[in-house]
Amino acid sequence: MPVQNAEIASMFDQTADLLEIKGENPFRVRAYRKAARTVEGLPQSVRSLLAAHEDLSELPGIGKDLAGKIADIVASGHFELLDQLKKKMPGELGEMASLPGLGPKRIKLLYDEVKVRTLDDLKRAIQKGKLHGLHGFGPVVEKKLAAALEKPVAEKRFKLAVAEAEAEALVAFLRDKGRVVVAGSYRRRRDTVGDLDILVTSKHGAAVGDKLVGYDSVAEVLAQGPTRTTVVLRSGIQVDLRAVPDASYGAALMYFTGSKAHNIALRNIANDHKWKLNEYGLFSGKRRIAGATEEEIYKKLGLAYIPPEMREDRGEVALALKGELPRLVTVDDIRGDLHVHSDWTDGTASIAEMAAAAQARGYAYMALTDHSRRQTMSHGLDPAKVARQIREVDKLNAKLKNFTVLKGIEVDILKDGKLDLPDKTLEQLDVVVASVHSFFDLPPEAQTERIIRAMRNPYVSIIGHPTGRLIGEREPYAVDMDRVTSAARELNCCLEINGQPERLDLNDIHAHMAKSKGVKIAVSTDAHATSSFAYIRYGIDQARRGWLTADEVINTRRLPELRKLLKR
DNA sequence: GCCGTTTTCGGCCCGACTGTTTTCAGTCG
Repeated sequence: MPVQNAEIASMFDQTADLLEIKGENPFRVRAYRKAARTVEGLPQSVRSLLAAHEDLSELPGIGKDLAGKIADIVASGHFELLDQLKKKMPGELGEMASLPGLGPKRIKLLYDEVKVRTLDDLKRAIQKGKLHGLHGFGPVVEKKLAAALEKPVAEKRFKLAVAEAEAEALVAFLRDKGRVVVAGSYRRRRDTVGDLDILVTSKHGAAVGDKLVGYDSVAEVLAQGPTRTTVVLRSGIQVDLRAVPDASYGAALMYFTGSKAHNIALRNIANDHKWKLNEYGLFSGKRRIAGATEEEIYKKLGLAYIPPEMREDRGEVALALKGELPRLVTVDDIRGDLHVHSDWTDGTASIAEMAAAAQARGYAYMALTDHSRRQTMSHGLDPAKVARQIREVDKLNAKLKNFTVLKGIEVDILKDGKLDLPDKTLEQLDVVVASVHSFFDLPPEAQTERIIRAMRNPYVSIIGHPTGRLIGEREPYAVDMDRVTSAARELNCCLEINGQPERLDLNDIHAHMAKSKGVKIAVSTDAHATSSFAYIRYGIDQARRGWLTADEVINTRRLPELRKLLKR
């Protein structure tokens, strides 16, 4: 597969790490990190931008030099500067930076004075006592490093839904100490969360910290000061708690919500006005001119209020300056679910029960999309069973008031891109979701062609969980989403955002990519039980992170309009 | 390395906590 945006971003991140350790100009280091975030969040592949002769130096944080370097990377597949740096500074220096207490300065010292190049080198150096007397390496640092090296360096991120369970329990526990809110990537609704950033309004920060330290699930206390406390819970999730006075609530919430890049962009705007923005407020000299709410800070900076899901410094600040932010889709906009299973295959509830649960949510419709025959494990439907199910749905619809069960299927996309049911079965259905459930490891070209071929079938309405990833368990299959989204636009086929907590597929970046090309999206839950309709929330989270409006999500439409959109 | 109706050079976000220090550098978010 040609070089992907994520690979270029990773090359720039690695370059930043090595330049930093080398002791390079910190602003040059930051420039690489900023460029990495820009490239990573682009709604199109760099390759297609170059093919269209777009000027990459127009992108934020990318100037003439980096634009040239990106073009080189796309042409050659590798990054000259990074290759040189790795040659000059071989080993696992980037990995070492993930150890607690080790930053660029100490890594450089270890490298220069003790010739430590790998994690193993470091382990041996500690055992032989070679760190004694090294500037900045006291007994505590040495002990912490030794302990960290014993543990596997698993970089832990938690699925949003898992973090949510921890967060809600903690909020309930701390509630009597003041206004409690969980900020950070959790509030931005990222698909995974690295740690929980909890904000409490209180004049007695130390007391709040004490209470947190006494929480049942605390495994380790990493830091504790008068306004800030950091602990690790038994689940491995880190919790950073910060106590601030009421007047600073908005500024602290903004600061703690991030992202870091978004905050820096805001602080730059504050600087332009000769103001200062920090977690205590927006200041003109010593005078606080805003800070109690996020809204007043954005307003003072001349910006429209930016929803947390958009705060990634992916162009939202410029839009807010112009007052042109999209109005993001909400859960309340949703009128139905377009991916639902029943006990005819691997669901746990009857069609009638699923319909009743959907109607209880206030929906007007749901598409019944059980599996097709290739899914033998889940008793997938063959053409005869589909015909029987259609009759059953007709009978049910005759009884239902103000609710419609759309006839549908989740049909398997076979290895060659053909579908698992004949066209004359598919043509009788209202909604055909086509999904990959096998041959996850085809080469990129074949996998991409396979999915595009499925979209060429005129009865296919939606591609289900388009990249097949299972968060923390299975990588997405090698598929060129730039081509898939372009083909979806051309063929007028919809793509799904699957709200299952371990899927969230499309992810935010792909959803944004689809949006920018004019592809319509279905936000669905893939519900296998009546309770799973609630997963719509997670799907909407990712839709909002992809900047989608209600208009761009087909299941916000009333049924007649939806039917028109589904026709191809 | 980026960026600019203040600048094409000289800036570049800001504060808390820790450990190792004799007043602060490094790390972290």
